[in-house]
Amino acid sequence: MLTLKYITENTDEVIARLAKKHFDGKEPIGKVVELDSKRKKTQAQLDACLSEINQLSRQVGDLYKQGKTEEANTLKTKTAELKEASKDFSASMDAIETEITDILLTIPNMPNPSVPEGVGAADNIVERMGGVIPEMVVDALPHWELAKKYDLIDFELGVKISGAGFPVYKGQGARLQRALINFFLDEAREAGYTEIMPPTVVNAASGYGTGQLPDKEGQMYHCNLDDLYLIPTAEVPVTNIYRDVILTEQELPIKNCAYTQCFRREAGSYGKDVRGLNRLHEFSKIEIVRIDTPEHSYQSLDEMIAHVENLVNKLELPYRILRLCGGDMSFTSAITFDFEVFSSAQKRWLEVSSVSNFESYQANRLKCRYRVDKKTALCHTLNGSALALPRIVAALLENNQTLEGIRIPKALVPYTGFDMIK
RNA sequence: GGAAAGGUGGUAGAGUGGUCGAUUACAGCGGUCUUGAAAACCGCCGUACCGCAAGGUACCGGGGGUUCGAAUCCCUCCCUUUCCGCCA
Repeated sequence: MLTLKYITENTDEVIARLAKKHFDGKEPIGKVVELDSKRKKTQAQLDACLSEINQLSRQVGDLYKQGKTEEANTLKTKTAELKEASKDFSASMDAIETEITDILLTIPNMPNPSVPEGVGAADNIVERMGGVIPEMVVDALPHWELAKKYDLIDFELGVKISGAGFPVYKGQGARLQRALINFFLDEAREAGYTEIMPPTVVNAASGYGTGQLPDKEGQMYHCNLDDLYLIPTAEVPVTNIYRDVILTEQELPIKNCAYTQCFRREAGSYGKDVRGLNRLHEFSKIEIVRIDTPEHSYQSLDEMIAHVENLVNKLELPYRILRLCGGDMSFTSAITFDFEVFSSAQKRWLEVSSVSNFESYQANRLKCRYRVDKKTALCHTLNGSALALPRIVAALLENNQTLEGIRIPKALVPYTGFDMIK
């Protein structure tokens, strides 16, 4: 969430910038500013009250020590009404603070000035494109047909074991998964990321820390008995490492990567877009996460984009990078770049990565800070997929199909141990 | 699942009703000394809110209670550790 201080000190600017996200901030922000001044007044009264009680208590103690019991008893009665008053003040203080937090949670992050105007996917800007869209053989098959033809992925078997959206990878299909995971992790390590293997089940506090809760509660699988959530992305456990942590400037930027299975309920999204590997309930993803200073975070973002671009290049996939417009960005993001690869048989662009800078929005919830001089300041947090497997696999299968089989890109062959799927 | 112990500042670890936001040690930072380093010695060394400032307030796992006054007593919830059982 945005910080109270920034909102009260830059009220008009905040409202203006939020407009790009099509969020009308006038009312909630006006309310927050009003509540904040109320909060300050109330605290002053509360503090004065408590201060007096503390003083009286000290006097009572002294009097007892001196054996002046009667005087002490008289003083005691004085504190009774002060205590009543302090209870009232502290109750309204709690109420005000709760109200402020509740409103703050409904206010999205402000887009960076370089985010384009727009309402939806059609308004995103293509930053650049790369790779070559291949000539397709006649009767090119979509990946779900190829998966069946070469016995790589069994969707029906997944339905039997778990349900729709939980495919079973087999033989060369399974080995391709493992190869991609290792390839992505090795690339990340070479780029200076520390590999993390986090839990894939997290508590509610972690869900709140990165912002999945309370907003997207319905999108996560929840284990009722233990009140734990299956992670929708490694971002959750890996970023929460730094919840309630004060870092030193020398430790920044922190660069972590992690491979995990990701679990998403995807409630309400059915139809042709979910065919095959296009949208799953469980999938593999390698995530890169960075924690940085505000001064350096945009350079970090550029490096992350370059890292992902390098990956799709090495996989020889045709891709494009989109600068998301204000209307298409997530609630918590300040700026987002999506990577899409072209899946030549489906003739569709598939999103395979989303790289975002959250600036201090997420860090404020996490209370992830670093020390500057003698004070503390909020860090910037960033993350990006590098990469999510299913749609990469979809594009690899479709784009590289030949009459002899499916060709494996050179960079991947050392990992798969085969250069053709037959 | 059964039993026990315990949750205090970066870490270790004191503190059982009254200048305790908290002894001390280690780590860290600054300095003296040294050609440099080590050692020794001196100083600093939690977070947040309110306030122009002086200063005030809160926080010793969370919440509630007793009391003039609570890290310290009571209730409750959560968590961790150890032992036993089960098990990859």
